[in-house]
Amino acid sequence: MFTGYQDSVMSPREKVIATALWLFTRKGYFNTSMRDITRESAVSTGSIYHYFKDKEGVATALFEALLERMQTELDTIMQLHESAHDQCRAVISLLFDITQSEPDVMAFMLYVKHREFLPNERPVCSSKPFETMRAMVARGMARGEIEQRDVQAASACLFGGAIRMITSELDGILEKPLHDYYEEVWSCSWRAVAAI
Amino acid sequence: MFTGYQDSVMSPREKVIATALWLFTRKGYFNTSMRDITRESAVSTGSIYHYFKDKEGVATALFEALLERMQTELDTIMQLHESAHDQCRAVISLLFDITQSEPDVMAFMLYVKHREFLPNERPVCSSKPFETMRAMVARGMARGEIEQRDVQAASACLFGGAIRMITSELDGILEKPLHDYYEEVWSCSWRAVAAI
DNA sequence: CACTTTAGAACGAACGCTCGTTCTAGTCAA
DNA sequence: TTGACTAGAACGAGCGTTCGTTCTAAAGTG
Repeated sequence: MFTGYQDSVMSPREKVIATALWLFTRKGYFNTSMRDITRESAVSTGSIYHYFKDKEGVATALFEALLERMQTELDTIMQLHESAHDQCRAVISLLFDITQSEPDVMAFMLYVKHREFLPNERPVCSSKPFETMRAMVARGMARGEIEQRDVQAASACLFGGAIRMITSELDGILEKPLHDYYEEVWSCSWRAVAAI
Repeated sequence: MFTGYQDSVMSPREKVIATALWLFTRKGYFNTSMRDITRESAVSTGSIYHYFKDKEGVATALFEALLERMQTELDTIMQLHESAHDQCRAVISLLFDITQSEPDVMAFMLYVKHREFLPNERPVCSSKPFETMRAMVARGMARGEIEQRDVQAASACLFGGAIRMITSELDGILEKPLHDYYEEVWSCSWRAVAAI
């Protein structure tokens, strides 16, 4: 039973979105009914349809909120670190952090098959945050930190290992806490693309 | 409209499974109705329920068929190649091949969120084929080809880049054919984990 | 051979239920 | 009083599944 997000300071709209995140990641979009959302959020059917066009509208709002939040964090990282090396390292650290402290957020971003219920959204990996990550890699190449290569391929190799570890963690098949693998994964990933 | 698998030599059971693969990857499990499967496979509702317990039973049979097929191919690779290096290289080549020639197969294996409609199946990455891939990595460490590391982390880094490229291809965001990235991805991936 | 019996494959209309959504009535703040 | 918000009963479409029936072909029998 979901209780964590029924904070009285939250607006009905926020309550619905937080509940949707909880339910969608736990049971999946199609196994979650509007009645489930009504019950767990303590917001009535009528109110939900006052704030959102339909069920898909709830999912879209949730998706956009998470993308925007992620983009904000990436922007901060870009300001804080100068080298592409440090930027990319910080990104993986961020992703690991979120996976541990808010697994639902990570699961919804990486793991949920959005196209099945959001036919109008572009796939996650062509969203702004993923583009930003590729831009970091491209900048690393321009600065001579990363070997000249196809940006798409280099990005896949640099972040692919970490993302794989994250989905393993979300599947619950890791023995140790995710952060215990951080240095190991980072050193592998960087070695994969580093110049010379 | 789906016509490719209505081969008259196929048994009704095979027709249903082939149609399910086609529809599930194209529209998703929950957006595919039993009527859709009936129509596209030209097998009647009654017959489908004669061969399969229920809709989930169709999905389970499909999933098991694909896992078994993948395992057979991995076994062949293990016999053909001696070094872990050659084995892993061949695995990535195989995955790229399947992605290009039978994208549905790859999409269903890697991309579809099985747990949403197969609550009794373990996640893909703890299935036998994925275990076999980790065993290859472990063997590479024992032989001194791959640096001593946590096997889980090394496997993620070695195959993560390729898998990321495959999902990019399935999302249709690659400019060139997937195979054009093969050597680049492999050299990055191997560098990530190779001994010294 | 011819006829009957039988097992189970194939069929698809019909059922019951759950879902997303709508609608009307009511509440509350300004 | 008005307009934004809340409430939850009611609706109709569409779903997975069932079930009574028909079809097919092999086995049994004389």
